[in-house]
Formats: sequence, C-alpha cells, structure tokens
Amino acid sequence: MGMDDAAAGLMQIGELAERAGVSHRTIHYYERLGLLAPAARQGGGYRYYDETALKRLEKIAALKRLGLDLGEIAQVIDLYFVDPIGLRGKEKVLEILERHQAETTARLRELGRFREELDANIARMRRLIAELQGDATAV
Amino acid sequence: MGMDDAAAGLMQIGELAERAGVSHRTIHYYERLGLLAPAARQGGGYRYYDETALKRLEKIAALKRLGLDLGEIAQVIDLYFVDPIGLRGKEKVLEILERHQAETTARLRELGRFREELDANIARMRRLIAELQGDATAV
DNA sequence: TCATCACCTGACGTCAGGTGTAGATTGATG
DNA sequence: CATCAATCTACACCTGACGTCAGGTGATGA
Repeated sequence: MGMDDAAAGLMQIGELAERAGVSHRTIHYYERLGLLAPAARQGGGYRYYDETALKRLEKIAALKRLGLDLGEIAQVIDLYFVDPIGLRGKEKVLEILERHQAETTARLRELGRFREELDANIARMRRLIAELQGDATAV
Repeated sequence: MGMDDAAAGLMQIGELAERAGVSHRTIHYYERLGLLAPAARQGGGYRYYDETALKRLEKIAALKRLGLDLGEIAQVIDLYFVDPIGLRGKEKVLEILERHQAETTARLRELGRFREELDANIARMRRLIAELQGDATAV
C-alpha cells in the first residue's frame, strides 16, 4: 500500500498542475500567497489535492482574466468555496459579488464597443479592398 | 524666439504626459518600444508632439485595458493611424483586425458566462439572506 | 548673464508574477 | 534492497512595465 487512508481519492501536485494547465511551481507560489492549500499533507510532505482544488485554480484563472491581481483574488476566492456563516457573512459576500457583477458589466460594455469599432474597421477595409480589385478588373 | 517653425502648434513631453495621464518616463519607454514617436525633435533634443500623439496614448491605454501587452500593441497600433497602402497592406490589416475580432468575441462569450455565474450566486445569496431574515421575523 | 525651469540619457531599483535549479527526500516497483 | 520518478524546500533568476536618481543640456524671463 502506498498512499494512506487520508489521501484516498486525492491527486498529487503533478496531476493537479497538468489538469489545471499551470506548472507545479505556480501552485507552490499560489499556496504561498494563500490562494490554495492542499487537502492533505502526507508524512513525507507531499501535497495531496481534491477536486475542489482544481475548481479553485479554474476560478483563479477566471478572476485573473477579469483583471484582478493575485492579492485581490486571495481576498475573495473563499467566497466561492465556503458557505459564509450568518447574516453578516452572507451580506458581505453579496456585496462583493455585486461589485464583481458591476465590474463585469462595465467590461462587457467596453468590450462590446471595441468590437463595434473593429467591425466598422473591418467593413471599411473590405470596401477599400473591393474598390481596388474593382479598379483592376472592371472595364 | 524659442521653439522654431517646425515646432509650431506642438507640445512638449510634459504637457502630453499630463494630458494623457501618464509619466514622461512612460512616454520615453513607449518610444523605445516603437509605440509612439515625437512629431519633431529640436536641435537640443527636446521632443515635440502633435495631437495625434495624445490619441495614440489613449488608444494604447484602451488596448491595455483589453489585455494586450505593449509588444502586441506595438504590432497593431499603426492600424489605427496610418492608411495602409496597396492591396496587400489592406489585406494584412484586415487579417489582423479579424483576428482581434475573433479574440474579442471569445472574450465576450467568456465574460458573459462569468456574469451568468455571478448572477446565479447573487440570487442564491439573496435567497439565503431572505430565509435568515424570515426565520427571525416570521410568526 | 543668470536663474530656473523642463528636458535629456543612462544606470539602477521595484513590484508582480512567475520560472529554474540544486540537493535532499519520498514512494512505487522490480 | 536498489532504483528512479515525483516531490520537497530554498534561493536565485527572469520579464514587463514602469519609477528613481544622477549628471548634464536647452529655453526663457528678469
């Protein structure tokens, strides 16, 4: 027998890293920043992770794409994984989620405008190209 | 007379920096990366800029907010300011714009999904809070 | 002419977000 | 038991995007 009972159904850092698409060094780094802890640590010191670790890494990546830095992520990541106790806790979580929602909405708007601009530029380029080709091929 | 004819109507780096909301060192840095060149350079070495420099800085900021790094921005910034010459040039620009369009569309989708997730979490929190308050106030 | 800016360049510092590497240990396997 | 891959810790190093500092030059009003 290798892995003892405490580690049943858990994966090591290598598998987690591969499944999450990050390096094991990155996982160490995130752990130092308090973003992610192993579910268990065997005698030898090996880290063992469960499936929620993978979900956390995916959530971290999503928040990064939204422009949060790792410090900010560390402050909010637990909201997505622990059930806040009590009314005050829930209200706090709600507040933060609503802030994220507002930021996300603003980003969506800006990105939408950018795409419109791109669309217009693409249309213009297509027109100009068509004209050039018309010059070359018409009568 | 100070500034000679070549510099009429132009601003120096300090004014540009202030109006664009960046430091003059940032402008130097961008220049080294090929993002932005002064319209003129006096004998003494002073840089003089026109209004399009300001527009470029604004466009750079916008592209940064979209998550492009300065290297990527350097590769595309001219698309917004020079009219590409010839069919090949226009086709090249079109190609790049379409790549951006595809990336932007993907980002929009992902952000949309993230917002849906946020919405669901917010709804859940609201429900939990309402229940807690119900327990406290009902019968 | 002189003071006083604004500006120049170059070298170095800083901070985030990692990556590389070394040397030691662990754990699975023949 | 030997071996070898996987992992451990700790420290150094890297890039991007600037900021800081020093020593020197240009421009301009009194």
